[in-house]
Amino acid sequence: MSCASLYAPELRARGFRMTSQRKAILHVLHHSGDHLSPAEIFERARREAPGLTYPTVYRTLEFLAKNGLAMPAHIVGKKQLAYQIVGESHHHLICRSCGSSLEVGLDALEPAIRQLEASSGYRFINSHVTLLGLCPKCQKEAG
Amino acid sequence: MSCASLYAPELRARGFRMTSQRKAILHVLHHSGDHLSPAEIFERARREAPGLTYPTVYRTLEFLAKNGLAMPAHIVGKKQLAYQIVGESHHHLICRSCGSSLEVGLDALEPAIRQLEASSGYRFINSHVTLLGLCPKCQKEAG
DNA sequence: TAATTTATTGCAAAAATTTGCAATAAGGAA
DNA sequence: TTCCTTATTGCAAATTTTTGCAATAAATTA
Repeated sequence: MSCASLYAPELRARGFRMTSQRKAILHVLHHSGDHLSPAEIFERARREAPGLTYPTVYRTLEFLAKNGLAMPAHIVGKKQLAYQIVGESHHHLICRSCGSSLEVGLDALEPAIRQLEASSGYRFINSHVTLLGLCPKCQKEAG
Repeated sequence: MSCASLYAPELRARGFRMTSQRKAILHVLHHSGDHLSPAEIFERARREAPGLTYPTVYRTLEFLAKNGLAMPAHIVGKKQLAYQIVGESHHHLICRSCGSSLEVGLDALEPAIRQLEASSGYRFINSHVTLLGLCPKCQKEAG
């Protein structure tokens, strides 16, 4: 039984279908856990779903994002938009000069989000935070 | 004197040049204050810099992002990456079903960022937060 | 001001992403 | 299981974004 079956009931309940292409893409995202570009996702998912095409990859990623199963992130310095499975919130601190990045915890955000759910009426809020700064090394080089 | 001259010294100090194209694009971003797509930026900036081309728009936006003058944001539901001048941090709460969005304050984040500057050694940290949820209307429709 | 250096631009072509539409296949009903 | 409905896919073409390179022009020096 594939890990994708974890997601199937949620999709079906909303009237969507679990296809071999979606299974393959979810499988790749789920097991990587990291940010992956559409090209990386295409290459890996194609092993399980041979006929897979690029339009399907792009459409599936947008679909997963709309349904809260994946999160898109524009990583400064990389050209392509990258996607990541939604699990725990991952927050990134990125150097805008050299592009090096650091995974950071922002537990401070959690209470604020709960409060926001209460005040805004929105629910199931996922957060994606990108922090841009200058890393110590690049501060020195910049003088 | 154009608003772009506000940014010129900072660029020159780092060995970059203030060109008519950059002036035009900064002017557009500065006065809009909002997220704009490359196409919108191209159209508006072209009025002031007639020879402006698309490659220049894309390169300039990436350049501004790398240098902390603009922030890119992938707005779910929109196809294109959008850019916004860096001023106060703007944070967005977006409905992943209908795409409607809300500007939210996250002052709660500020202390955490200051603390992060201290612990990580990174400096000049700008934040960009995207929160995805379901708006009240779409919660009803989803049952 | 004129000359020099090189960051930046425009052009043309390449690559990535999106779209329309007919064909396919998932999931429910018979 | 077989049939039916329609969400989803693949294909081909359109559009958007990126890249290489020669030409241009910003800023510094003489």
